Amino acid sequence: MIITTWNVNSISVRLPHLIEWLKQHKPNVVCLQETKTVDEKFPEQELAEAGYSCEFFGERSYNGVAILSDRPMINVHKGFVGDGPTEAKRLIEAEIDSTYIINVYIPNGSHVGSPKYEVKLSWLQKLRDHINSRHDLSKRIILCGDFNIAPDDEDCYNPEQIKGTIMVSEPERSRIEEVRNLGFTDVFRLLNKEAGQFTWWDYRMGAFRRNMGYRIDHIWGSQCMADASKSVWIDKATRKLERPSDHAPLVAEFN
DNA sequence: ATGGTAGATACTCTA
Repeated sequence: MIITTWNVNSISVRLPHLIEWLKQHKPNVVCLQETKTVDEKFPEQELAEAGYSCEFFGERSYNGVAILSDRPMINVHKGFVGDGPTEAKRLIEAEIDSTYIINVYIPNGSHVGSPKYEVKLSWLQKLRDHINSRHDLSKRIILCGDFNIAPDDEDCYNPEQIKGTIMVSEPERSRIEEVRNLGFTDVFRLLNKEAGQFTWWDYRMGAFRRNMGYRIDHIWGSQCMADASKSVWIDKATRKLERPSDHAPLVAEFN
């Protein structure tokens, strides 16, 4: 089973890249973030023609998550239990082939100490509570998406210079660590020990050209999924295309 | 310390 996570930064702008990518790589499951589209405008038909069924949970302009699958999806859930209709659309889950996929777009948090940063920290606690109360980590579980956190210093280009700033600050790292401690393994890190491997580069300052990136997109697996993990890679080629997303797809294959 | 770019929307916010 090949599982991909990709923050596309607008499904409508990136649809040609996505369709081409699906044809080239034939993943079984694709988790998308920042679709930035209401459900009525989600390109369900185009993706069905490419061989994928879709579950999506979007809103106008911001956020939005979706799961594409070439196999049937059951037990689909959207958002946290008890969320109101105006809550940001950042969480979607589905069971595919006896594997439960949790796709998240964790809040960016803007700047450390800002109101949005506090929202990020409380969202991370809600995520931990949600997984703890609703999921059994002895089963086949994947938690993936845009976490907006680089877990360790080797996951960013210049750790000393950006120490304490957004995506690397200690409070957000310790909260995502609490999620990991429920029983997840960072599948990328399990299979790839090299520092300086990134999934996101800012559009500004020629960041990609200078490889000023962060590893903030992740595929985490419960123990049995970690045991079944076979390979994992980042498709930097998509970041070199014309009008790219600022994130590259992260791909993992499981037995 | 600031600003740079991209996307959606509507003249600004988010990342």
